[in-house]
Amino acid sequence: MLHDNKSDNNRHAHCGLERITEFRSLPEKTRQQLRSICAVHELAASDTLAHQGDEVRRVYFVRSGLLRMQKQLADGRIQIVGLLPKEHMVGTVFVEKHFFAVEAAAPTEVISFEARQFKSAVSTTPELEQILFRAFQDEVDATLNWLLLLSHTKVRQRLGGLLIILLSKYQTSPKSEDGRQNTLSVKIPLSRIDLSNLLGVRPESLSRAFHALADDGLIEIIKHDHVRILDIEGLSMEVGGPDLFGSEPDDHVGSKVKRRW
Amino acid sequence: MLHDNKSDNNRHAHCGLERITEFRSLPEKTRQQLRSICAVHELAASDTLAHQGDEVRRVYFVRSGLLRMQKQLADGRIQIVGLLPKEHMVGTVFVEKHFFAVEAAAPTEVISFEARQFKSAVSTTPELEQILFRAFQDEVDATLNWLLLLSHTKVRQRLGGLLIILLSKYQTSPKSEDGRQNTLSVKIPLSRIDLSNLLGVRPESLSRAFHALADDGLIEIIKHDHVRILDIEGLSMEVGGPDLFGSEPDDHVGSKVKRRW
DNA sequence: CGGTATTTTGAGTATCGTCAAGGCCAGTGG
DNA sequence: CCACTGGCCTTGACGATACTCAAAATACCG
Repeated sequence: MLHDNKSDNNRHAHCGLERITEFRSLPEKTRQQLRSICAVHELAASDTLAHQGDEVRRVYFVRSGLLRMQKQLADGRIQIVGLLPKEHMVGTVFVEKHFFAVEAAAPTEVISFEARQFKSAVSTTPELEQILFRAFQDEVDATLNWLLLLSHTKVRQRLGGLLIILLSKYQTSPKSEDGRQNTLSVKIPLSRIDLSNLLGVRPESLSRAFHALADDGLIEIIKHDHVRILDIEGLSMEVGGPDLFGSEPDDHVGSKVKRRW
Repeated sequence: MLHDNKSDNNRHAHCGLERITEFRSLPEKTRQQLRSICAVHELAASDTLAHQGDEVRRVYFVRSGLLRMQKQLADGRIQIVGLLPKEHMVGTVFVEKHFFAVEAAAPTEVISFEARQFKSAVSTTPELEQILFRAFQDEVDATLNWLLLLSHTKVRQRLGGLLIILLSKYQTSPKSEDGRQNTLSVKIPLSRIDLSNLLGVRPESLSRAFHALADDGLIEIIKHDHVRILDIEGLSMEVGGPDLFGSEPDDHVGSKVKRRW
């Protein structure tokens, strides 16, 4: 359930709008307007922001943490169709119902606007419109990348692809601290269960895939949620080439667009 | 390769703008403007509209036929990530490069606008902006549905899901002509190879899945590209419930939105 | 009526899901 | 500080499913 603890209190209050990068470039007038209609929510891990089938009442932006967008399938399986990290938008203004449930994968802060109010703000502010367009574009890109991930039939490939995606987001020790080795390591912000729901495979298969990659010397398992990438080349080969995910990060016209993953 | 046979001749000419439903509601002034910058292209099956990696120069709208959006993976496999039937938009204005190749899955007519010109038309016409937003929304929805399709690991499920999607688009004899039986039949507009690239499985597995479904009495194979659905209920169960794909077709606020699939 | 491409079938192998059991880790309470 | 407990991750064995390679059947085209 959504913990609305602070929401109504925090309307009209400082809601940290500027912590979403996109909003910083908006004219002060618009920011003022948005501030007056925004609310803040704090979610603990596995809190639900929206149930599937719910009406879309509010538009959310992630200020920190991680949300997962998922669907409960009739056979009991849960499929995660997207992860929403910092700075990303949740809930599309043009759809009436939430197609997917949105839950927190970790403690997460979000700010929100009432859908109708936000929409009217959008239609009167070209800059906001731009933000919305970019959010859509990101949504499409991210989803297509998930799709490519799931298109692989072998677990090793799916996992490899995920690791490569995560590398661009959850990379610890980017080059090295003591300048010794340029090995990369990734902190995995998801439980094995989440991971299996994400990749559409059983946790057991995941475990085996992890260790298979480790046995082949492609990765080293430091902890179950922390792996070192030993052979990024080989890992890329595994998924089918380095070109797989989104080529260059600066694909967009509007330079500073955030890729979702 | 793109057959540009008629394109340059047909600029400034009647380009059948109104055959795209969305455009009909535009004010005459805008339609005039669009007509003045549009071009027509006719593609034969397997012609390429855009290569992956190409710069986005034009924005396309499908007037008839069927396009497939696909990616060549480094392991040689081709993954289809979306099908674009009549009335749909190709190529996003906010991305510089084509992430995916776009090819004709059948003889197809498209109209196009130079990207920059179209973009400026958009920014000066709220109605066009709406169309673009809806196109984005459709894109997201369609992609998420593909994703759910591919999330299934068993071929029967993927195929079942696809048939259900196709049913809503390529349904022949909707209720019956001689009023005898209310069995549904689907014409599959793709070759087995396309189908296998779409579902991410081998053609052999597809063939077996078709016949497995037939043996179980769920479908009847009239021809390799034409099947009769005998048990839509059972088929839905196969994929995991009737709620899988997009619930109601009229999910959107803007009533007459086209779902891609 | 050939000839080619597509689709189907078959047999063997690899991989994944399933079920069950064992190990690891963190938090609790003595 | 240490044993206990419960959740999560891993491992093992087995059956189900899909891929691979090869060949046959069918459809398509001239």
